[in-house]
Amino acid sequence: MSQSISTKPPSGMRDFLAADVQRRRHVLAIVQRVYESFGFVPLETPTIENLTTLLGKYGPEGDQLLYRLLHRRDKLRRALDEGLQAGALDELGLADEGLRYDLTVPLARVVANYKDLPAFYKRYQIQPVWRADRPAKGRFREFYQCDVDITGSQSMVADAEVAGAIATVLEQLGFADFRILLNHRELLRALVAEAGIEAERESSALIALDKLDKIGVDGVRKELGEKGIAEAAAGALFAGLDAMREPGALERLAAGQGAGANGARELLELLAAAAGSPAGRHLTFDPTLARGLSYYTGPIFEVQVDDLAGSMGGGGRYDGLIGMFQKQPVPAVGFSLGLERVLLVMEQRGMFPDLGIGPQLLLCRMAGVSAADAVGTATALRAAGLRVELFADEAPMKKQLAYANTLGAPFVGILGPQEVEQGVLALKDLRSGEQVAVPVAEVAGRVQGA
RNA sequence: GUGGCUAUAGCUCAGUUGGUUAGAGCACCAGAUUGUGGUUCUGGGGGUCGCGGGUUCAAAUCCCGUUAGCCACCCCA
Repeated sequence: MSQSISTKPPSGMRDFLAADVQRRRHVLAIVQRVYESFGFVPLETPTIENLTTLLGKYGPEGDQLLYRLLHRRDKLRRALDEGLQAGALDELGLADEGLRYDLTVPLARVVANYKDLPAFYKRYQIQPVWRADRPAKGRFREFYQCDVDITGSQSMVADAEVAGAIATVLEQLGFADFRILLNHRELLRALVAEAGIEAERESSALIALDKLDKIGVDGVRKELGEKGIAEAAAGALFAGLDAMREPGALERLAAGQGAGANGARELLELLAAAAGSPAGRHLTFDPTLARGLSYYTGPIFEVQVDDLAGSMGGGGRYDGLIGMFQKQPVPAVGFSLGLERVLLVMEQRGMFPDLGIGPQLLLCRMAGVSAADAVGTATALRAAGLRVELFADEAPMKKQLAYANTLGAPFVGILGPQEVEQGVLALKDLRSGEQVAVPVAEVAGRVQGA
């Protein structure tokens, strides 16, 4: 009976055992330290948000992937009864809450809700988010995002700062080879419009364009055709793209009066500001970069490394999002790092330093030693700064030592009647096998010095 | 959402053209004289071969279905 219950976590979600947790904490500690060094302050928001907060912010694809929470008890029964009578059940009748899909929309809600926040609110947020997606390598249904955002500023310095924070984190983690791809929503819009593509086909054209480096010109051409975009328009799109790739293209565009002039000027400002930060050497203008989330309005970013199919992070400017929660629009820009993507690449590349886990010393108790003496010795060793595990059961010495091996503890301290009497501990180095009697007060120094 | 692959012990897998009580390594437990591990030796527990149906004298093995997982796309962090 009980055997038929699956003991695996739900699809796309994971348990983290000690070694996993240590690696995650190692990365998170660096992320947090760097974010705080940039002056960002922490924020945590609820796991659950109202569906009215979440819906309509991410585009149709995003709405699809939202986890919804079904009404409970009476509310559900009433909704079903009424729905069946009316002949239709609409979505908000069944659910009015959902799991957080990202950290940006909750931030926008918070900014609109607390009017006394600083004019330039720089917050960081490290929390899990949920997407009802099909899991794959590096893609989970529950995953952590590490966001930094600045609200209230239209300056490209803000954009450069969030990119700088991300670049600093990655460099401090040991990455040297990442690229921060950069583009601008207005440039994309101008590109598509000038190619003569209808406004309603804009997003599908951009999605096709985004795949250029993967499926090539012919592949994109084919996909554009399938989306109902005329061959002439596709040709014009590629021509515009080629022009954008030429050296000095951004400068020429910025100098002109065309549709993309403002976007080009902003990118140049951003690049100029970032020249003073670690982001400078990683930022790469990529006119094909599109990004799916619909709330972006200005510069957009994506972090790439060669050995990861997806991105390690992404972000951009979203000057319209907070205005969806209040009358007054507030400009904002942010960047998000995907913790598990970072971990995946670090694991593949063996980038983790030796992260000490578990006890440094296993205290073994022999027959004839009181529990109080054993606990007291462990307490003294801990007070001296050691990580100490006390073998709880009464067991033969060989069993206790074998257990120390499975723990990976470098030392055991053996406490027998003799040792108690003399106020010492038989300290054994498990790697060398050497064993010496050491006064309890000196054990910590010995172990830490080893 | 599309395509492909896999499913046998806690883990990694073997199982020959269908043929008797389904195996190995690792892990776990117990012993090899009573304060001492890692190596070695011996023994032990643990599987209705993902689930359901079919073919057959006989199915882990062949067929169909189903579920789960993995990989590549799509999309994303």
